[in-house]
Amino acid sequence: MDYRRYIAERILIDGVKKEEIEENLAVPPDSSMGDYALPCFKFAKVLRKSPVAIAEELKEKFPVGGEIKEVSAVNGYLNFKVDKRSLAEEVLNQILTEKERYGASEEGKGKTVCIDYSSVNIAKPFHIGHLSTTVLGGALYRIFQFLGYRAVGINHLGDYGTQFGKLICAYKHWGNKEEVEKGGIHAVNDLYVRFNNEATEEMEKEAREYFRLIESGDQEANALFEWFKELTLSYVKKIYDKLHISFDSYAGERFYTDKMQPVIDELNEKKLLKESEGAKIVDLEKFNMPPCLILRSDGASLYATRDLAAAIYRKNTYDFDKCLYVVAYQQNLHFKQVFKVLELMGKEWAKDLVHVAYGMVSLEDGAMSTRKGKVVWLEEVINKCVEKAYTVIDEKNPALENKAEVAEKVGVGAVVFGALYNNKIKDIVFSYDKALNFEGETSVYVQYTCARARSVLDKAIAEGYSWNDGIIEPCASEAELIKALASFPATVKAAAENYEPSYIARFAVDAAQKFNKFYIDCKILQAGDEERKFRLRLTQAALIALTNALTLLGIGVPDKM
RNA sequence: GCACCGUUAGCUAAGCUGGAUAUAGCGUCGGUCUACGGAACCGAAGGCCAGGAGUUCGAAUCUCUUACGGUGCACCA
Repeated sequence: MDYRRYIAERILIDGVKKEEIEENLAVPPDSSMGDYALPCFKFAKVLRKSPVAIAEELKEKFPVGGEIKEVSAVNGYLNFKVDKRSLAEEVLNQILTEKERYGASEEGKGKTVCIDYSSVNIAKPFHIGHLSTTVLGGALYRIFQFLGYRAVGINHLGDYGTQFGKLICAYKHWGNKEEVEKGGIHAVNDLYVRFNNEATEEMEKEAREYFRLIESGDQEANALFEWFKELTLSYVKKIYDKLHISFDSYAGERFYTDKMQPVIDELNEKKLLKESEGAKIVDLEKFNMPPCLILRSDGASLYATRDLAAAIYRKNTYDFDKCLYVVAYQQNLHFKQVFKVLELMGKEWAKDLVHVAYGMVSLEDGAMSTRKGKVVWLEEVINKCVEKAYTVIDEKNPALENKAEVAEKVGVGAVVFGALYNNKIKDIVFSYDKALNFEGETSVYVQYTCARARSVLDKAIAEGYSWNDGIIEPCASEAELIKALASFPATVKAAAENYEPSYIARFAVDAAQKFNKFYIDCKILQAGDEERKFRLRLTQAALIALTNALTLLGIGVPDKM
């Protein structure tokens, strides 16, 4: 039921369109005032009457009955109360019919969205700073799929650059096979860190040579590189599995090695390439931006060159309707430049490229620094959260059967949720205190709420109850819960439009709070027949909506915890 | 210096296209209490929405400006 339209269609104001009335319908701050409100101040000028009088008049004319049960005029506002009973019936039917598809839609049918996220660097372990892009991208991937889009997840590997020459050089000097095999990616990273701290000028020179060797296809250099890549990918895939993250493509920077020349040629043809200080650039001064560097003075390509090639490749390969780059805001300028260059190249689809920028993660004592060893590994955070979850379960529910499995869902959920609960643009200061807090506005709270709901439903089944129908006039806490649940489809849509999974996280907490209120206020199993059936339906609907929300975020929902 | 972003309760944050008394969680204080799961619920204290100006009937929300903080600004990615 579209109440706004319903109301707008039944209000007549001279010289004001229905659409305008519909747009102006707001939600009162307190639901005891009403479910919808029309502020009448705007119409005062046209009608040459006071808002109070207008509201009063409109109230008299409004046909009460049907979907709107009550209309009142208060201080220039026209307040509407909807028929809660029919709203309840409608919402419950919808949720219980659509189940795990509740909130989904077909609006993206036939459309493709590419999502570039996580984009790990070869030879570097995951630290807490990589969490946002991974988990944001993963959530957006699911959200777009849920809305009917074809989603293409791309892990744009950081596998190109002189750093790999350095790495190979460090390995040749200080490393050996056994150590790396034993220590895995951390051992590789240690070599890289050591290089940065101890390398002599001679070694720096050597490193550049090794990089050149990789590029020219030297067998030994490439074998080493591939080995490091393998190590990295098998390491990150374990973490991706835990976080419920997957990709359709691992085409990283190296993949574009042979795809950059055509771009450079095209830039030349279109007379966009200029020589400046020995380098080749695209001048963006007209657009109030520094130039976009395409080729270094030694002829080597740059980050931007590869991103241009990648964008074109993606358009050709996937024919996307939208291509998202889930990358921290440090790279705002870089993407602005790349998008502008594509636009100048005449790619009309440049408008479909979106930099989904998010804030940085720092530690309580300042920025992270791999070199100083001031870094928090993601794996460690996940492990600690899972351990903590296990301890709490042991304490609160020692008889639980699959403790480890549940602890995994709870612990990982807390990590994911922590990264998705706030607006993505905000910087985050990581602290274990916060990460390990399982109370209040957390995924654990939502999961707990789900377990509670499920427990009631299980008991109802055990008692032999069924609840295919049953409707009563909802009380306040029931009505609040229903309204919250009803907002889920719009929430999913808004989350996609704004690239903000946090909307869904906020929905989950809000709906869980309303469920808990309902749960405390209303007896479910001990209620009368009709009430019980209604409340069981409501409980099941809440469980469905909450489960769908957490699932979209990549968070598991244990049956018991 | 220029550009972009941020600034809301002690702390961490919501607040979508301007609307009625600014909303939560954590923390603090005080309750519920023996249950359909207390990882819960209720209440209290706590705010010149960074400062100023403007637009408007109406501004946390839009515009300008100042301050503070963050990020970026030529051959790293």
